[in-house]
Amino acid sequence: MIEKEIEAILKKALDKLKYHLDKLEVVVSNRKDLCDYQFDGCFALAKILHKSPLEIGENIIEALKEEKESLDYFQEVQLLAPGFINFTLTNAIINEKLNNMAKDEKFNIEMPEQETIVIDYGGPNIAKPLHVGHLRSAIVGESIKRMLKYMGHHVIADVHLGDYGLQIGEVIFGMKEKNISLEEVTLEDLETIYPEISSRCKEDEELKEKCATITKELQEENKEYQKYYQKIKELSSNDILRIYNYLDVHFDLWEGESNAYPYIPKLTKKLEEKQLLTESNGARVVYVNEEQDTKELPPLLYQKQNGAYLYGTTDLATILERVENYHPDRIIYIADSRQSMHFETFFRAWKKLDSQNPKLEFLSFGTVNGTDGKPFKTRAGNSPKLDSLFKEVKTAFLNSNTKNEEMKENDLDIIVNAIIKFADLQNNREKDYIFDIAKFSSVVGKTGPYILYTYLRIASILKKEKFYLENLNKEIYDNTDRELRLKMIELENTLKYAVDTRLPSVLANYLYDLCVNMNAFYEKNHINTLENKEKKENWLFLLTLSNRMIKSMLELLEINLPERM
RNA sequence: GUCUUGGUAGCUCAGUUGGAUAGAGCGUUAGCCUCCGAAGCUAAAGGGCAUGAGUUCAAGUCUCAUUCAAGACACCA
Repeated sequence: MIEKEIEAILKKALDKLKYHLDKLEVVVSNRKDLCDYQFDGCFALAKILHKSPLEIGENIIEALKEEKESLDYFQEVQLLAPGFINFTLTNAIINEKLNNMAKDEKFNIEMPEQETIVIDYGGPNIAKPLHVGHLRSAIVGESIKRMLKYMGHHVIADVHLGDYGLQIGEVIFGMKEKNISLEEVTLEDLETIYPEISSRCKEDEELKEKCATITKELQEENKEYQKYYQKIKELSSNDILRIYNYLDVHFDLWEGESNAYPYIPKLTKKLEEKQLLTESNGARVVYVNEEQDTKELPPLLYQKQNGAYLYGTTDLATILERVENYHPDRIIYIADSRQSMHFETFFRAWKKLDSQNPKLEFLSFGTVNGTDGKPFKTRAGNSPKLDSLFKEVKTAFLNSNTKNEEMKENDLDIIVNAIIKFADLQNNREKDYIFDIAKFSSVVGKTGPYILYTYLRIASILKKEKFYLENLNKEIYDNTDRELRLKMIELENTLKYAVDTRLPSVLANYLYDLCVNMNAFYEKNHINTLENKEKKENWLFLLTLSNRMIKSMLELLEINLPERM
């Protein structure tokens, strides 16, 4: 990484001066008009050494001149008040970076130490249709999964269905009440039964109790209820699978709460051995408060008064199952930020059982709100189903240009995906955001189609022209060219940051910036009419590489490329 | 009530862990197709980052208070 290399040179200079900094950091310049990379450490040194930052800066610049790599790396090193050291790179070093990137399938990015990671996202409940609230977990999770895989980790994705909780008891009750047989039941039945019974349960304690008993008996493997359960699960998961396929979201495991049940006895035994289970109001709980706590954290509810288990229990038991089957170093959960307290409690409960392994990580995402700032709802009061979202986006895209009607169905679906995903992924994962269908249907500006369009128009140049260059020469030909090349060498740092922070938005925004640079270059320079063969070949080399980058990074954002648009 | 987030241009959002002149898109205004794909490009107007205090050489970024908004707070997930 270029930053690390500059830091190494700087370190040598500082060592000679006997200057020491705990955090020696060179970063991309925020004043591109002044330099390419900057070093702000003079201020920190000034404090330690009780000298002025400018004096220190001058010393550093003098010392840098004596480092022989300086000539290779820096076209200019400048000290600017009040104490910034500004580096402008030589064309040679920029091009060397790009040559190295071009030679490697993964752009010469340094890979971290490999871990085995289980990533748990999606998390739909069976018997409820997928609505817009399920979009983020799927899209964000898939992207994080792909980034981790790209960085060489062994990643196992689990959809982790909510398939053994109270909602199943409610649906079974509803089916029986309405005399809907197992042979005849349809997906539509499930989708109407659940909301009805669920809302009736909120009013009617007795009914709720009945459903809770069914749930408990199901968990105890009541034969009849098991049959219902199997049927509900089959119908529902097929539909969930269909939608995830449309989104190009894929899981290695289709497990759920139900898979954790065989591990509950073992879990109970472990908890009992450590004396972590406590009786409280007829239920069994695990207290998770710690000494240094300033706030009260409710205990993890392990087993209800009626004997049924809850999601805290299955979440713990699932860890046992995963440890046994996959030996993960780390488990990553991706869920709505409203569940953060649940995760805190159950992480603590796990810590009390086994303080070290695997590492548990909760990644929250914000709620999807409507234009009124409240959770997204249709007029009927429900969250809109994902199917209707896809349809709406597709219609909007078709209406945006009459030529679009001639597009292949497959390309249309790719574009619908690009629109939705890029609109979602460019937002910071942790914040709530406003879902505006107008924005999600837009095809101009900072959108998925912009990225696809950039790729395709460059690709159409590359199709017409050939080049035989193995390496870029030492030239950079103009401003748009230089800015593009500098943006390209930022890839490694950006991707690393995106992965470390688990923020696909970092990557999405970088990709957009890269495309802006490519478009500026494209408008200014007309490659096909170029007489200068050397220049032409260098530029074709450059564009081939940048298009490869777009393609790879789009894959990490789970966006595919259409043949044409 | 306690706790957790968040408040950045008219709207929707970035802002790499404290640095030099706060960035985009949409919308508005003015330009650019006899030239590789105008779903594009160029330029202009438009915030001083909810408010107030503090820490620091340096604060949108850290601390505290106030305010507004959303959310969570044991037998749903």
